[in-house]
Amino acid sequence: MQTKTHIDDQLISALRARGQRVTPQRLLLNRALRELDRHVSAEELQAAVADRLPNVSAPTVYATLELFEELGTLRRVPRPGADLWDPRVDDHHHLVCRSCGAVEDVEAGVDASAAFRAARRHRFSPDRAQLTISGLCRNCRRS
Amino acid sequence: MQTKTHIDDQLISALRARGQRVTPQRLLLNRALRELDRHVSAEELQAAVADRLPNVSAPTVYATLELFEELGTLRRVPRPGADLWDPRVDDHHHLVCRSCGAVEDVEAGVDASAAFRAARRHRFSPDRAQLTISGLCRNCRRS
DNA sequence: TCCTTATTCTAACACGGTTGTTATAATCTC
DNA sequence: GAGATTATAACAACCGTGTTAGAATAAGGA
Repeated sequence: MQTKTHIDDQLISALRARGQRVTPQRLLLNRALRELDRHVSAEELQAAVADRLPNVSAPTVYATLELFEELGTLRRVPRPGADLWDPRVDDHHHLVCRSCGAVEDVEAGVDASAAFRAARRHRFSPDRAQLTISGLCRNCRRS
Repeated sequence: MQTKTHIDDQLISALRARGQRVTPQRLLLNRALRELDRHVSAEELQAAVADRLPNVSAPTVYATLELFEELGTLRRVPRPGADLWDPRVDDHHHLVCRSCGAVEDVEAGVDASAAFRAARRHRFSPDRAQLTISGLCRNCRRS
């Protein structure tokens, strides 16, 4: 388990390296994401930090999430309705329920190397491959 | 190449089989999707049918797209901003540009069977797997 | 041709996210 | 440290996508 300090330090170095500023909002949002450790919407994240730092604005949350995505510490999971954000950036994939929209992680080796080669043949620069399995989650398949 | 009539007939049988009505809007939207034969937004589709049948409303377009998805003749491609709809339902995957949002098809064999088995272990009923490769398209990588 | 009711249209609305603009505060320079 | 510089934050107003409610229309069956 990483310490809170270590989580801060990682972000601080990444920001310094890009000449960007270290702000309480960025540190706090980063900590909250690691603590929650699950898929969250921008709104949920804003609510999660509201008790520690009131009045963190929606534009700040959105901008910071995109910043973290650029830093490579966060993944956007596009979804009809609202996007989710996934603090796990290691190799894993997603089950998306077509009825309720729930997103669940799934571990499975998927060889995407052929797809990466095909992408490059299209003169596209791939940075990651994400398998999305749609279907019905355990709750929705019953109803 | 399928004839226009054949395209209509397929939809008509699918609708009849479900006890649903055959309407000019449904036939026209279906034809327009096959003619365009590329990823389109709901708005683009509405514009494409506007000359042949004016006043086709947004709710009708959205409802019909979801109907076709249920019929299995169309795929939704979730994307930040607006979803796209893909008239190809055979096995293929997508390149999504993280800068401009463009979506491109890519042919590549991807073995998702391990992921399907993993999904079932989660008591999830998978119906399809979709690989999304994010990165920069040929236009955006230059700038 | 009439009846039933699914489907459509119109209008207003909700949500997710973004864009100015001004105010604040993190960092730099001395 | 103190002051200057400039990125970043907050607020408010806005935009686009998609949805809902309800009345009007028309498809399919008797």
